[in-house]
Amino acid sequence: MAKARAVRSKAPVQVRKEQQPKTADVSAVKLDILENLLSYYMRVVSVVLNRDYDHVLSSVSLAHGTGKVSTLLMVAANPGIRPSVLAHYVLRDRSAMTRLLQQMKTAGLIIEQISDRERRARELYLTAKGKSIVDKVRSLASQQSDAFFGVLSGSEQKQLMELLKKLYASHVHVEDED
Amino acid sequence: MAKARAVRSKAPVQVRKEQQPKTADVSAVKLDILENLLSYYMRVVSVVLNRDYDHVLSSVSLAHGTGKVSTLLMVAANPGIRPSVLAHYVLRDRSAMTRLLQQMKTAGLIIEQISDRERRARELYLTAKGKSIVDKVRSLASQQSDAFFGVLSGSEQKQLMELLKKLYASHVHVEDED
DNA sequence: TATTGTTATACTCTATAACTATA
DNA sequence: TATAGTTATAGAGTATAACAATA
Repeated sequence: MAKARAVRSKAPVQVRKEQQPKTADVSAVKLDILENLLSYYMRVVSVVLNRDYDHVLSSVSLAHGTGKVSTLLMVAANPGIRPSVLAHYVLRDRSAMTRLLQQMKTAGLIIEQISDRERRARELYLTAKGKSIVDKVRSLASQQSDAFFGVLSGSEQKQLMELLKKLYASHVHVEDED
Repeated sequence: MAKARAVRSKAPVQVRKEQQPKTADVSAVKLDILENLLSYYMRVVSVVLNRDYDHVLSSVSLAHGTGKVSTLLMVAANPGIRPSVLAHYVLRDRSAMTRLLQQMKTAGLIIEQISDRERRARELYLTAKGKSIVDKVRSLASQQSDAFFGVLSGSEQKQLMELLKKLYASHVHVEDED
């Protein structure tokens, strides 16, 4: 990182400055139907959220995507959890999960051992090093989320949480019927 | 695509089946602090939204990310718009924008011509082929969004839109002061 | 034969830097 | 010298398919 960016609780991260053209007007652009498309706002806000998240988490080398932090926290909360169960929650397939776990093993955060009862399976545990950063990761992740959504009032945040949980329940962790 | 997936308006897309482990229980997993973290739900819902979006849009070969559809629609609505202005809205840097535009030029959807007044700049326009798919793209994008967020009531969707627009205004298109 | 996990490939996105052409 | 756009590279994510070990 070339420039150290001071913590700015008011405006966590924006579009990078360099992206703004200097010789063209950016303000008078029509968004076509995107203007009123929920999916558009959802995606764009999410992109910015993820970038901010990566910046904040880079200090514990768990940046780049949601998977690493979720993995660390879920292994912490569920010692012995298996890669395929993790994959289900982290929304990856097993092969992507393998690569992610490989990185975390290389980083010395996680160890695995072969399950006694299911010798195909692996049980995942945090190493001492892994355990030592859990608290910091929890705190960074919470702070980042609070700061990012801090532009909303408390009741608005609660509303948003309810709406997102509803979407989550119907699109992510549906118990499929067939 | 191996299996043709029938259009299911009730449940657009879920975690792929194969991801669900067969010999391990997925239900009793603790999410640690993720359970109450807005950023977690935001990101996860967004991932599922994007996958569904890609599936739906693959029929017009504009799948893989939000950029192509946004680009098509914004060039349609703003003929002569420049790459750097587009990049600002699509949240990419100029080099990523170049590659995206290259694909769309190769696909015959967009042409560019050098600006008269600013010979460094390019002006973007839709080709006839580009214009011919705009309506379909609008309709697919709208339908996908409506279906995905259709699990929410009308007033909930309105709430969500307001909340997302507020986040968008403060994190994405802030006019920076310094 | 089915499942768990691994490896490999191809494509996309991100971030960065170096480059050109214009201003 | 600064800006618009291009090209190239390295790292990570996604999606597949083929594979080994175990059930």
